[in-house]
Amino acid sequence: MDDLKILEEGGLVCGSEGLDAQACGMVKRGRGRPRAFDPDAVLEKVLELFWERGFAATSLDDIAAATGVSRPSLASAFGDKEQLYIKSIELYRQRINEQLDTVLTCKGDGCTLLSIVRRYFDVMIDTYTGHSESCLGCAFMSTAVNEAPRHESIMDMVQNAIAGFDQRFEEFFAGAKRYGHLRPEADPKVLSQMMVGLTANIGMRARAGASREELRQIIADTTAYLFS
Amino acid sequence: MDDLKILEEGGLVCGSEGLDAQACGMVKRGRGRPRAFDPDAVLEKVLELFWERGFAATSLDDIAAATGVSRPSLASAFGDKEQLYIKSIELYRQRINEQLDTVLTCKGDGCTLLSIVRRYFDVMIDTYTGHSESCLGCAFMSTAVNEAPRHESIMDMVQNAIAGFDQRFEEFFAGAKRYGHLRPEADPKVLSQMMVGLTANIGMRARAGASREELRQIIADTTAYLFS
DNA sequence: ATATTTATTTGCGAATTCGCATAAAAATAT
DNA sequence: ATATTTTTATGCGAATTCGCAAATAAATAT
Repeated sequence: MDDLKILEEGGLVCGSEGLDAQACGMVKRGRGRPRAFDPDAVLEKVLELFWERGFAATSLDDIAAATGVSRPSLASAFGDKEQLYIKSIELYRQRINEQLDTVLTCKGDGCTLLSIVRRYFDVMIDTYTGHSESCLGCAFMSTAVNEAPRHESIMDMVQNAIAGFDQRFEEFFAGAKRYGHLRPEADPKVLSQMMVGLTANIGMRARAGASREELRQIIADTTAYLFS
Repeated sequence: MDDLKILEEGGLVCGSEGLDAQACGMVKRGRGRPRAFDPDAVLEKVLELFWERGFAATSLDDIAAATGVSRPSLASAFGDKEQLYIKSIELYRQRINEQLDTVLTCKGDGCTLLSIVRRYFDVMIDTYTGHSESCLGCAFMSTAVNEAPRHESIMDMVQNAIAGFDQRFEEFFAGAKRYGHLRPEADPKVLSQMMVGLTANIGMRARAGASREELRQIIADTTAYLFS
């Protein structure tokens, strides 16, 4: 009684925002009463809450209040609290991955290794300092990693995500090395660890209230040292 | 009705472990009934719990059960949950600072910059992978930083601690530079950020289940790259 | 001995928190 | 129109969680 919403999962969901069924075209709606909310929009809001307050400190009542969706509806759409958390963090992960793809790809030839790396950190700093009132930092490092040891499913997700980031960075530097943008003695694995380290550093500091400028300064100095 | 236990705070507390008042020598005990527990030992256990589970996911009942001290006694000795948390984390901070002092001080002349840095990371890796069942990581990064945005007192403590660590590393590298152990173009501030970054990196990975060996490998590679 | 002081024990009370169960509502199928 | 299906709304119940207050216990001071 849980995995029968295949048609909507893929995308192209009819939100409740003015669009009625007809306008949505191809979407063959199933039998019963239609959702009164857009799952993606709700998940967005859920991520926001978990990101700000962490997993344990965010109650389903908080979420229900903030989204306007009742607890039972949340449960039937997303499962229990842990599953809801994981789905919202997967959204975060997915977004970061997309940004990584965009940013670590050299299009045009004005881009040096240093400029690409800095573009990456610009994006991360924006993400970490966000538009929220409170200090955000990294939703992974600050909330998911914290909970991982006590929740197997979160642990799996976190390990998976870390491995994914490692791989992405390693591929990036391996590519850079192939094209001669890197000193031959430089090891992609090592540089990848440096990137993760710097990212973790600013993520932590952002959640501890550091300003954009402070973070940018740290990144300017450290990346200059590492990549020029 | 809170700060009247000056005599005990300094140290030299008569625990409940067999030692009776007489054996304790100089400790002039105040008027009322003596404590049945050793506050330092309790705080140690409290730190362990908060470290493993995080602030929000650890209840005072958990703590009372694990320490054998009732909730009201905990409250009268340490204040409310937030104060208790801060006191336990201050214990953690203090311990790390002591280890930092020990490890970043060059005694004897067999020590290169690289060897000192590696000794530091050996200690941190031991701390982060601990002797506990669960994956620990860094109590600061993983639990305190997570809670900081929603608790002013925790935020203050975290900012203070970060500033302290920064300063210590900077002084260390400034000293190393003065004595010619560092290339003249190397900036103590930058190297300090690198250290914090690497520390954050292994702290995160440790809580996500990375093994000692994995962490040691990362540190071996990255410190070789940075400091040799 | 008695009073005073401080800690501990016990237990209440109010608020949260979460899963679940039941009834009402809104769509489609026949 | 009626039945079927799915979602929503409402609310209960059990367990947690935390602060607090009253009664008891163990020490010292006089």
